Amino acid sequence: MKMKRAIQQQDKETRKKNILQSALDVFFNKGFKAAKMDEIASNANISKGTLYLYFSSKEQLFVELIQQIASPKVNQVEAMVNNDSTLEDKLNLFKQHAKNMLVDQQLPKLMKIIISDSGAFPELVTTYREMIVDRALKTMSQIIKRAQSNKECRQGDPIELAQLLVAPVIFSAIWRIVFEPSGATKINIDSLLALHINMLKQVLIVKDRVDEDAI
Amino acid sequence: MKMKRAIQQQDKETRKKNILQSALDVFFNKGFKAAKMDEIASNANISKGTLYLYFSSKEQLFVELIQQIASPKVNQVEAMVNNDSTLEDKLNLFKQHAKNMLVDQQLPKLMKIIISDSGAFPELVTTYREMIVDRALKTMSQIIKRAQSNKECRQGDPIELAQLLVAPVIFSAIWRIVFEPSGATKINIDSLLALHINMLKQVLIVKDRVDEDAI
DNA sequence: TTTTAATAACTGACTGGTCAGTTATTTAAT
DNA sequence: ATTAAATAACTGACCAGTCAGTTATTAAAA
Repeated sequence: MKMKRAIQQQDKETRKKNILQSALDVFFNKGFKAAKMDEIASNANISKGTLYLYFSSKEQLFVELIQQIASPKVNQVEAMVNNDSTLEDKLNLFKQHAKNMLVDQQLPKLMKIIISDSGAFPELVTTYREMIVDRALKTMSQIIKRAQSNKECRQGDPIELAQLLVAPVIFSAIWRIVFEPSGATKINIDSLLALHINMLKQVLIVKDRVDEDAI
Repeated sequence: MKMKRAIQQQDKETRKKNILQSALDVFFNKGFKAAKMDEIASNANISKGTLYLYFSSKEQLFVELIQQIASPKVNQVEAMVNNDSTLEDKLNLFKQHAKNMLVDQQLPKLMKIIISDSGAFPELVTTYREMIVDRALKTMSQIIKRAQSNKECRQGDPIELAQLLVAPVIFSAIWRIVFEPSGATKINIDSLLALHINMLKQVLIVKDRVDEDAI
């Protein structure tokens, strides 16, 4: 298949996007070592030579891929803390964000790549953790901390509570990405997240007990 | 280094165990494709040729490794349901088992290998899931189901409740295996599991309310 | 407008290194 | 002396990265 040439800067950026999308698929399916540059190129409808006009090496393509996908997610995660609704509202918002993330799959795929190649690219794991994981957990633990100082939330280490909040999302991501493709029964994301968040609300949220005190 | 010959059947089995242990390390660190048979052999203090006296191919070694490690864990998991203590006792037992698993690391390492090479070995994912994951989840959901019919546990889909019970264990496994080696703050397994199980007890376990009814 | 020179995008055959798997040889045990 | 365990040298398939050559596009000359 012949590809039209990318003359304009804009076309070049589109091409780069195509390559990165193709690379995401291939790295996701095969892992870094088993991924072939030929396959990445042909999935993007270009030759291997052209691929090397856009990325200087397999490793550079890999690293850039991680960063390109990760960076837009970062702020999105942190935006959650910057509004002053109740803890309950924030948990609902979290549920919504988590669902979108699981449906869209980009971040779960990235997570799988990171897990797979963590041995070969420890610096990349650090980057990913600092960019995404630590920030998300920190955000959630801040929300909890604030709610605790408002007496809106029960006591307990905010970091651990944040980890417990996030855990079922990670579980779902792995389930969908690893097990569902080879025949596992599908999880119902909505239902699982709803149950999780409801149970969490029940334990975390301190209710005003004015009525009962009045008995 | 020269290795003493394995003449006796018993020595051969010991050698096989050594190879499998070495293979676990290498496959865990590198993934299937990047793992070198030379490295697996030399870590087991034998030559590559000798390795091929025990395993006919890299893939066979890989598959056998998964099964060898997985099978002893299976019964161990299921044993939990076969005693008729209270739900609270069972949750405490679960906590203990989960902790041991996370400290010992074998199953988490296996999990990482499965995740990494799920694309290349879908049948293996199925095997692993049927042998370990489905059985563990089924066991836990049965426990919950029974407790529900005893009115010991609140209502809710037992499978989803089992997934929520297990999720923080998976989270911890990934954290320890992927993030801690590249500088993440260490999680306190005991403390996190204790918090998790306590919160779960609080939501799940239906308490006798005889005292309050008497008001 | 047509022709032609210059440029930049693109290609795929090739190279050099790597590694799974094989085999000829050595070594130890009986 | 015979058997079998172990080795290390070997082979060939594979693939990241290169580069000489091709083609589309633009620019300039006629």
